Amino acid sequence: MTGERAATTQPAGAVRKRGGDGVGLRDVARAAGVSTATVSRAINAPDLVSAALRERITLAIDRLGWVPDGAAKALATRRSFAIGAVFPTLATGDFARAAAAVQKELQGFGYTLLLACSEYDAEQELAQVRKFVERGVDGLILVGRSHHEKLAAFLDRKAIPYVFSFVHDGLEGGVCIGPDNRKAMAALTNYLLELGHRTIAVIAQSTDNNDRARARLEGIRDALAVRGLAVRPQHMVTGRWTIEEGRELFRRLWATTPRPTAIICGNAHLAVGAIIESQASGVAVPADVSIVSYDDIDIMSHLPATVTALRVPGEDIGRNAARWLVGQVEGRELPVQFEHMPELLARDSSGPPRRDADSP
Amino acid sequence: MTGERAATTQPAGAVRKRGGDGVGLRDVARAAGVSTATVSRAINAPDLVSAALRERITLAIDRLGWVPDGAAKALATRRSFAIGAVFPTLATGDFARAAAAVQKELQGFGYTLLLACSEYDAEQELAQVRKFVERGVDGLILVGRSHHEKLAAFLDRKAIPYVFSFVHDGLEGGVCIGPDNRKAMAALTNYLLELGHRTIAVIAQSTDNNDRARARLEGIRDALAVRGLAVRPQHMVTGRWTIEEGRELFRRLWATTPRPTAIICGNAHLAVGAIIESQASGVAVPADVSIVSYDDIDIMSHLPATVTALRVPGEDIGRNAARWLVGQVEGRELPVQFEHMPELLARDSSGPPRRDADSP
DNA sequence: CTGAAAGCGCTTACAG
DNA sequence: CTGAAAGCGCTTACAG
Repeated sequence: MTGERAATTQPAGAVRKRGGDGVGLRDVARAAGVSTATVSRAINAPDLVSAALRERITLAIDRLGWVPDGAAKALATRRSFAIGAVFPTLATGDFARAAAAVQKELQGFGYTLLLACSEYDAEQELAQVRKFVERGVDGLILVGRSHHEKLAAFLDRKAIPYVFSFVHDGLEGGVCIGPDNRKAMAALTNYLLELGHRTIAVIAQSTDNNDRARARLEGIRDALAVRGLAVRPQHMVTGRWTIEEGRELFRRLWATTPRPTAIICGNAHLAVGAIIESQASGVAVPADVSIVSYDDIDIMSHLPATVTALRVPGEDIGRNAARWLVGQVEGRELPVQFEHMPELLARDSSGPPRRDADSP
Repeated sequence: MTGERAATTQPAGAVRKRGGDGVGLRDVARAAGVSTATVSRAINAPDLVSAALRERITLAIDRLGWVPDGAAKALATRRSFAIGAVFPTLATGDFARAAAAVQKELQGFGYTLLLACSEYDAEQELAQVRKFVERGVDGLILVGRSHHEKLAAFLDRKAIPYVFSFVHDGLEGGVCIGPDNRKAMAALTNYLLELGHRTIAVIAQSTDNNDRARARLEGIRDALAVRGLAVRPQHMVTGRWTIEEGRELFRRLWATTPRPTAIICGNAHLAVGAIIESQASGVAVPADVSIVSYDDIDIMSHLPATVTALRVPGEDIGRNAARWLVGQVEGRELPVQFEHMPELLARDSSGPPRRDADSP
C-alpha cells in the first residue's frame, strides 16, 4: 500500500481545490505531451489516434491513476450511462432477483444502476423518478403499468425511454416486459377447474397501487365466469406478503361455509403461510384442500406438501427490460423477449377435490 | 395528458440540440427576468433571495417544468449526492433488506443509491467500485472487511469515504458497521455448550472471499477450544446458500460416527434445509439433534420445529451505514451505532442432548 | 492524425 | 439582495 501510494508521481502543489487526488484529463495530456482532445479521443475513439500517442497516453493514465470524471463527461455528451429502476420493494425475492439481474445486464453494456423502492406508493415513485431524471438517467425501469398520472407525461416530455416490467397486457401506451398477469392467473384457475374444483377461494395480495395484483384477480374471475362460477364473498380475503398473514387467512377461510376445495394464493409468502397453517391444523393437502400459488420460491419445493405454483421468471424479466432499454438509448436492435409466460409447476399441493366435498 | 403537454409554454425553436425538453436554468432566469445566479440561489440558498424574486422564480420553474441537470450541478459543486453500494448478492434476504434500508435512509438525506452485486468476486467488486468513483459517488458502502488489495489505497487516494458493513471486529483500518461475526458465533456455540452439547457439527457457508463466514468459523473454534473441544473433520461440511444443499449436508452429517448432537448452520437457507431434511428423515429435533442458524428468516418461525437463530439486523446495519457515510460526506455528527450484536432467538430446534448420545 | 477553442448547464466568489 | 463572469472537467466540430 505504501509502495502504491509512493508510486503516484505527483508534483507538489498540484493538488486541486476540492476532494480527490486532483488528477484531471489535463494532467494526463501534459504528461503525455499531447492535447486534451487527443487524450479524450484515445479513450473514446482509439482508432482516431496513432498507435504511438495512444501508448504514451495509456502509460500516462496508468502512472497518474487518472479516473475520468463522469459528471463532466455526462455534461459534455448529454449521456449518463445510468439507468434508474424503481421497485415496489426488495423484501420479496422476485424483485430482489430482478434488480440483481438488471444490474448485471446493465453492467455488461457499461451502464450503472440507480435503485429506489417506492413501497407501493405512487407519489413516492414519482418523486424518485424525478430524482433519477435530475441525475440524468438514460432510461427507467418501472414495475407494473399503473403509476402516478403525471409520470408518463413527464417522462415523455423529457424524452426518456422507460419500460413497465412484470406486466404484459395487450394494451396500448407503454412497453411491457413480463407475464400477462391476468392470463397467467386464468390459466392457474383453469388448472384447478380441470381438476374438478368448483368452490375456489382466494388469498389475494392487496391491490392497493398494484395493478398486477388486480389483473390477477381478474384472471381468476375470467376463468370462473366461463363456467358460470364466481368466488363467494367469504372466500375472498386479502393480505400483503408475510407468512403470518397467509396462516391467519387460511384459518379464516377454513371457517367458512361452504368450505373451499381449493385456494389460490396471490403471492408466495401467503401461499407458504397457508400451507403451513393447513398442516398445523391437521388439514390434509391436497386431499382436503388444494393450495396453489402465484410465484414460486425455493422453500416451496421443500415443504412436506410441495407447492403447486406459477413460476415468474424475475431474472429473465429484469434482463430483458435492461436490454430493451439499452437498445432504445443506443438506437440498437437488441433481441428482447416481451412476454414471459409463467410456468405452471404442478406439485403435491394440488389434486382433485374430495368426492363428497364439492356438491354442496 | 394532452393538457399537461399543451401547458408547457415553450417558444418555437427553443429546443436544444439533444434530448429532453431543453429547458435550462437560463430559460427560467429569462422567464423570471433575473440572472441565472439568482435562480441558482433561489433554489440552493433561498434566504439570500428576496421574497418577491423567489416567488417569480418558483412560478417560472413550475411553468417551464424545469428539472435541474445533476451532471452540471455535480461538475460545478464537485458533489454528486450519490452513494454507491456493492453487495455480494441480493439473493439472500438480509442483503436485499439492507439495500432497501440504505436506499430509504439515503433518500431522507437527499442522496441516490447506486447499486451493484459483486457475486463474491473481489476483482469484480474493484471494477464496480472504480465505476462508482467515475460516476463521482460521494461515498461507498461495502460488505465485509476483506477486499481487493488495491481497493483501500484507491479510495484513500481519491479521498472517498467508505464503510464496511455486516462486520465489526476490533481491528484497525476502516470503519465497520455490523455484528462481530466471531463473537456472535462464539455466543451461539456457547449456548449449545451450556445446553450440554459436546459433539457439535457445522454446516458452514463457503469462506471463498467471505471474511465474515471465516470469522464465524473462528468463533465456533474459539468457544469450543475454551473447553478443549473441536469440530471433528467429518463434522465440518460446507455449502453456499440453498435449501437443497442444507438438506444434502444434513444427510451427510447424519451418516457420520459419532453422530453430532448439535449442528450449527452458517446461514439461514442451509439451516432451513437441515431442518427440513431432519424431518423428512424422521430425525427428531431437538430430541435427536439440535439445529441452530446464523441469521434468521421469516419461515424459521413457522416450521414444525421453529429454528433457533441469531437474528442479524440487516436493516439497522444498512440504515446506520448510510447515515455514517452521509455524516462523513457532510462533516456532520450524526448518531451512528457501529456494533450490532445479533440477538439469539432460542426456539424449538435446540435443547439438551440425549442422555445416551453424548458419551461416545 | 492532431490541436485550439467553444460549449455542456450549473455554481460561486467578486463587485456593487 | 443581485448580476456579470469565470470555472467545474470533459467532448467535439472545425481547421489544418
